[in-house]
Amino acid sequence: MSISLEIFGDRWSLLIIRDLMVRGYRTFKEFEQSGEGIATNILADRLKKLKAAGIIATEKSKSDGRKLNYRLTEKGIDLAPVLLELLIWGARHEDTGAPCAAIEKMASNREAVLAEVRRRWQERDPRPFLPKFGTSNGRAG
Amino acid sequence: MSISLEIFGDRWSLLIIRDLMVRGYRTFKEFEQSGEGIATNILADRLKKLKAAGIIATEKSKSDGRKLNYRLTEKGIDLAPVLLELLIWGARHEDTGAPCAAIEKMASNREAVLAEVRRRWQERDPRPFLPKFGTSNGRAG
DNA sequence: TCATTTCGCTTGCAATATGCAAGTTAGACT
DNA sequence: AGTCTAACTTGCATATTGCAAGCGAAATGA
Repeated sequence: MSISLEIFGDRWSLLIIRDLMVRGYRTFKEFEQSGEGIATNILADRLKKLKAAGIIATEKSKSDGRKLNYRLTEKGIDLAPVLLELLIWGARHEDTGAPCAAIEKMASNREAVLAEVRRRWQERDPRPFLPKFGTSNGRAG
Repeated sequence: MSISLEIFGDRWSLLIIRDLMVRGYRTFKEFEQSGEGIATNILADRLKKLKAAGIIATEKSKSDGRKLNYRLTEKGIDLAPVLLELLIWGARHEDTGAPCAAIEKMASNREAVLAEVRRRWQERDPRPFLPKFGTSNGRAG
């Protein structure tokens, strides 16, 4: 487990993975403007490290040559259970701004939720699975 | 979720929680000597922050007045599913040194494993639930 | 075509966090 | 009383982070 924490044992990596997984983010710009307030140099660094760890991969956008699309690998999407448990824990124990009832529903439908997340990943379904649960401080979800 | 990562979004906090949860660690000294190589000032800082976040609590040892026993709170033990999923992910995708067969067994017995972990916490069963899966670099498990 | 904008970064630098070694205090142990 | 041990704290060098600005290539607009 400590080797895992060397990969995403920081404040940003798991947020990037979550944004890829359930918010439908694809590009550098989207992460940058996600409201979490990550600095661009750190973002670039984390994307590089996640790629080196085989958790995400890149492909050039066909419609816009400037854009790089980031995407979770299989190894990356396999983090879905971790993220889901973290989401549930946060909703139960922290004031996340997320609607607890909705999260509890997910908690009692774990397998279905995970199956749906994976299905969307496989089919490249671009719709966000979760909204941003916006709070005033913009850090929930 | 990002508020959760402000609490344990670093390399050490989740390891401390894991050591409390499944390795039966109780004291400062035990964490310090766990082989992960955490510096004492950082350890003190993380214990303070985890306590402030309500994830761990302290009580003075009755047998030895110098010792402080650290213990997970209910909020802390509720992180068990997160840790379990992380353990499973690591065993599947990283070279952790943990015996994959044993971990896969846990993966298919999720609820029983979690119930047992919680039971031991409630009953203050001091036996470690997991061994240290020692590898040469001493960072697996 | 040529200026302007957008995208995905990189650079410089100040602030913060981390790691290492040594020191301190209170409570055992002999 | 003297030594030892547990749980920290302190000082300081190094590493990581955050902030603002800049940069090159590709797109967009006139």
